[in-house]
Amino acid sequence: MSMDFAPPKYAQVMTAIQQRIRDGEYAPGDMLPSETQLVREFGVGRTTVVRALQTLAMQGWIEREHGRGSFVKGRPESPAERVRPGLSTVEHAESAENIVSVARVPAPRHVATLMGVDERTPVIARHRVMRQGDRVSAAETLWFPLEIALGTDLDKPDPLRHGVRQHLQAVKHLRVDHVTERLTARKPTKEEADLLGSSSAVLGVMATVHDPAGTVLLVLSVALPGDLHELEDVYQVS
Amino acid sequence: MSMDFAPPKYAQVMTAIQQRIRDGEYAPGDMLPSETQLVREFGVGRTTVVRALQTLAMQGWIEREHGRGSFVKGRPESPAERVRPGLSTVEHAESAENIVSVARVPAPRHVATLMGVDERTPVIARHRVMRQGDRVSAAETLWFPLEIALGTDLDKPDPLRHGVRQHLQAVKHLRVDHVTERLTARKPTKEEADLLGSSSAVLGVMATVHDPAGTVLLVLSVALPGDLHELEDVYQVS
DNA sequence: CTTGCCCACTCGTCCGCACAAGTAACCGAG
DNA sequence: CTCGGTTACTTGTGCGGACGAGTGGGCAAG
Repeated sequence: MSMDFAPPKYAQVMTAIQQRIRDGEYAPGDMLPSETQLVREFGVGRTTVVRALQTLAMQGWIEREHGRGSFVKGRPESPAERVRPGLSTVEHAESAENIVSVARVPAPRHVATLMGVDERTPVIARHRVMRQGDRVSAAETLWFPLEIALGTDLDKPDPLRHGVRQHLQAVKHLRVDHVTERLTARKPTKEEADLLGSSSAVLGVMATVHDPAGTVLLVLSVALPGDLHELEDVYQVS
Repeated sequence: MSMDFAPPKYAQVMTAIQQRIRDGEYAPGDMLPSETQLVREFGVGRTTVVRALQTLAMQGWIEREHGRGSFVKGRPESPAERVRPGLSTVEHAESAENIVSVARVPAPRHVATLMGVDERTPVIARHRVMRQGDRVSAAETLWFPLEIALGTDLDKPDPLRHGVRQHLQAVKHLRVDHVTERLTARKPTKEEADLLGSSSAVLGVMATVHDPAGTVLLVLSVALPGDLHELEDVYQVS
């Protein structure tokens, strides 16, 4: 008995209609069959049809007008995928070659500001590099407040096999909720230049990583050599 | 007869719960009252409560777990606003001080590639600068295929009072639909350095602007001095 | 012709009910 | 003690029915 699960009926109705829109059977501007007709065609209750149509409307596939009908809008609306340097930094699994150093240091001014603590408060600084073949393709520093790092392996120079985010989740049940990222172009610092080799312009990313309550879990800084990295973004214009 | 409209009940339930989340009565992580309890409290049917809760879940206010309950997620959070250098470039109205030069030139290789035409095909190149007080804060070049510029003022050195996007829309009914943007850090070119004054690192933005059918309306390149610009982005983690 | 009403059709909302399925705590058999 | 079943909760899905309200066309009175 394989017991495969059929998706719920309202979802079946949704995907059927989406398919017809994609196929052009229902073209943009067309009126969809009325709820009553769809009830007959799919053999389900009106509750089910209405739920499917209202969900499609919320997702932007169709528009519903009281008293007139439902109309194809035809723009499924792509949610604008984008590369997230801050996110991939906390997702990436570590290996021994990644770790440059891990130390307890006084917080630099900009890090302290982002954490909302006093300058020179002790924090854990975790320096890492990413490699592409022979070249170092990124120099990263992650700063953790002491109370976050407490009880974790974040202050130890051993590689985290499943990435920082997983580690925080598994060890202290801390959930990463959102990331604030600021990006600029600058020259590499002396330390970064030593690691990166090339001394041209770098993309500088500063990010703060928050839990659902807004608490700062960590602050991170990434230097991406400009000759190796392009960040691509596609977006709809209103 | 003032005929005031009462909002639908499911919306009333929604706003009541949203208010309690904002007030902290329901704190992030808390379990909401069960559907049955809410039915009793608000004096409505379960259908109504479920619709309110499912809508709140879709909007990200709460999370619902089958068999366990509904839990406050506590993020009204807007859908990640971000600066779009490519978009603001085609939106911005021009004035006489913005225009550096407008000329018909053979397409550089990278521009030709993005347009999908042969290298050295003639195109219109429109060079502009943006100013912040005394400093030049951005050097922009917009390349237009000849057939796009034909019949417009894009190939004339006069300022466009309503921006490139409006002009294309008004004169040739061309609609900007989406933008593909690629961003990197680099050193300014000689021409850009002359315009920008400072010769440090710049954020280089290359963007292609498309109409709904995917046709390239223009290609643009922007150089933003790293010491003047930060691009900020906030995003939810799944 | 114009006006106003009626009617058929649309979607919007709401109810009560039913059953499925996931969760967690309790409790007794072993 | 551990294991497995029972039970009381939770949410997920689905139905049929009901009434309200907006829309647009037909139609008869004026």
